[in-house]
Amino acid sequence: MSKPKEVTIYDLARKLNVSIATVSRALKDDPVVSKKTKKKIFDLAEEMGYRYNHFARNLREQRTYTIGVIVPRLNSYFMSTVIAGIESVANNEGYTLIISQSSEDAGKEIASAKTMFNNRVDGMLVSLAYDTEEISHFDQFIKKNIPLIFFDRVSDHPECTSVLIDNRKGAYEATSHLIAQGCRRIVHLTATPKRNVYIDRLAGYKQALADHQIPFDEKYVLINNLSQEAGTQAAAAILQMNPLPDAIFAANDNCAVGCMLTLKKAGIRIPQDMAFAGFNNDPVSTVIEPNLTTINYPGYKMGEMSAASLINHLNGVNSIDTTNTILLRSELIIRASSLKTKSDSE
Amino acid sequence: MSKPKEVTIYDLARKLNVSIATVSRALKDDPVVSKKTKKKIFDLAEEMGYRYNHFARNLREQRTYTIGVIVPRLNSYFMSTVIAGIESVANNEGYTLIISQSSEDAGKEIASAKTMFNNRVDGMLVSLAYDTEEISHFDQFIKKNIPLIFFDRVSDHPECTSVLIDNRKGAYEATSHLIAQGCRRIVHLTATPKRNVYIDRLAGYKQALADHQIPFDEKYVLINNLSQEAGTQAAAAILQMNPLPDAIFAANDNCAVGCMLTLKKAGIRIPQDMAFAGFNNDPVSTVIEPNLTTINYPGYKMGEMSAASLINHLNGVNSIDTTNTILLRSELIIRASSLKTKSDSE
DNA sequence: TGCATCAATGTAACCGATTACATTGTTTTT
DNA sequence: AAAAACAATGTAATCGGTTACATTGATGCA
Repeated sequence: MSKPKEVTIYDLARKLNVSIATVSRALKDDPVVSKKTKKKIFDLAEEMGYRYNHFARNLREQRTYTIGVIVPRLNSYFMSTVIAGIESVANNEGYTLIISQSSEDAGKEIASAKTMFNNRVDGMLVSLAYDTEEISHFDQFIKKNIPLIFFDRVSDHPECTSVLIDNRKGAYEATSHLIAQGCRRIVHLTATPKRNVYIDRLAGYKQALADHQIPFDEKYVLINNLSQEAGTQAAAAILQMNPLPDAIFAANDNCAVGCMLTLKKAGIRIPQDMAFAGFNNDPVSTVIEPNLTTINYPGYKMGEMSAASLINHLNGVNSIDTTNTILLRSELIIRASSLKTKSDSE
Repeated sequence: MSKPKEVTIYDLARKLNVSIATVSRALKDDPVVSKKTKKKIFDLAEEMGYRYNHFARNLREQRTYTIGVIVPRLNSYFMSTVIAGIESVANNEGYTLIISQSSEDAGKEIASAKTMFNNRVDGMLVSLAYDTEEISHFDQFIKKNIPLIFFDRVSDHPECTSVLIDNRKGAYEATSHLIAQGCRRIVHLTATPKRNVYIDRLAGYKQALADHQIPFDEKYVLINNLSQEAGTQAAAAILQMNPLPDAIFAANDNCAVGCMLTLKKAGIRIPQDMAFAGFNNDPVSTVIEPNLTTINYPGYKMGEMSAASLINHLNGVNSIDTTNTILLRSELIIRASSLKTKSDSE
């Protein structure tokens, strides 16, 4: 009773006096089956409440129609937007997702990779954890020819496509903008330089300084985990500097916000005393006062692109091998937190 | 070459001169197999890189070990936290998730339900969209004895367990707190009264008014979609009121924040002119100035509880039928936005 | 009329597990 | 010593599709 038996192609075949092969072909709209037969079969399937059994197909085809997704965290605005993009494409194409979060921990990332491997995903979409040092845990996929695409937090692997933005350029623009506002002592808040996004943003920052004849000072680079809490702690360190910096460029908005709040409490006026820029265009950037200047980049689209190029590859439509990197556009959004010139702080 | 053949229990059995039945039993640690044989089998499986094939099992067992999850949106802090909780339990128990978002649209919710049904999920976890009027699209699950659990945005269905907080109590506490601060003209921002959460929060609001001999005024209830943008628009409406209200209680933090920002720009002092309370304890509530008083409730735990009770039911451990509602604890967090008495607005 | 061609359908092996039931060999009981 | 009980393992059917290859009957063409 708890298992009312399912209708199968055998049941349909029996009722219509045709073979299961014909039913199977009809259901996938194979042109070799006559229109008349197809219609009979479709109608009966509908009537009897037939449900396709993916497992039988997967078992036979040796595919799972499943994509593994590993992200650092689910509960960030950016990541959940990316996932929404992935989901829409995958759903449309009949793929199922297994989503897992590493919580920024290499160990969990390794464990997740193993789980996904054992679940026989057809392909992988990965954004790396903060502290992942090496990526040999993905070799098992490469060896089995399971395509792997990195997005946002990527790793330069010869076999893998990456979907990301030009982080260096974004950081360059943000820093240049701060310089254009008259800032010279610019602190950069970022995470450990293991991930491309932080390496590149740092490089963009340095490049902007160099191009404007501002000497780079190691002391102005503060490394933390970019949480809001870490921003608070960074603020304390910043207040110890002498002279005080005149701008802060944080590698994400959360950290910028934590830092700003604390500095404001300490009596620093923003942007007059210190200008601020972040990265990501998190919704919080329009809540903080003054609103935060930041780099906007398209999470939803990044998810769509990643999923689409993976699935194209799986379907053999479009060889991934030709495109090794997909760059999406990013843009500087200037808000009050960095506008020293006309300081209408809202 | 793109498909290096997989190792199966047949390969293991052949190499060790035992039957596949023994291998199958050994791999699931069946006590009927001798320790010695088990060890041989485990070792060889490891050595040959054997991977368990879920599809063969699922086909045979007529289960999918898959749980369907439908949420209104993925990119809210609360929901992604809930999903993280669901994911941790499901992962642990060997279940896979299919996650889909309705984008607050009943049509998409219906489509998702159909997809999940056709994917033969073993069970469902659902949080309803804003505009879902009736839930007959879930009848197909009930009919097939597929357990269905609602969380947060629930529906009172005799066959389904619900996991949620006492929204009425939360709203009652928030409103009572505002009253205790001396407020009498309290606006309530909420969504259409189709979802329990908004009905109950409104009821709690009314109850608090009644218990303090404050007449309820229909005009003070503003209905919108609770986005930040909607909060902005609500602020405009509020500014037209005469006399101005002296407090705002919003049914979520986002909307509260949008409203606060706009009112502040219009010169309203918070909390002196208007006190504020929200709902959810979204991270944004500690970014807005003054920090937002709100109701905190445990998203991660809600996810864990929902998943655990679904899986227990699937495993026959613990009949869901006995518990029809699981209530989680919520708490009022008082912050500067509502503290009129000692108005140290930070 | 006879043969090639083709459209439509059928046959049966296969994918890799699970498990009821059968079989074997060993130990215990009487 | 024979029977009963039991531990360990084996046999074979089953889950529901896919698809290479085979078959059937109709049509085209010389």
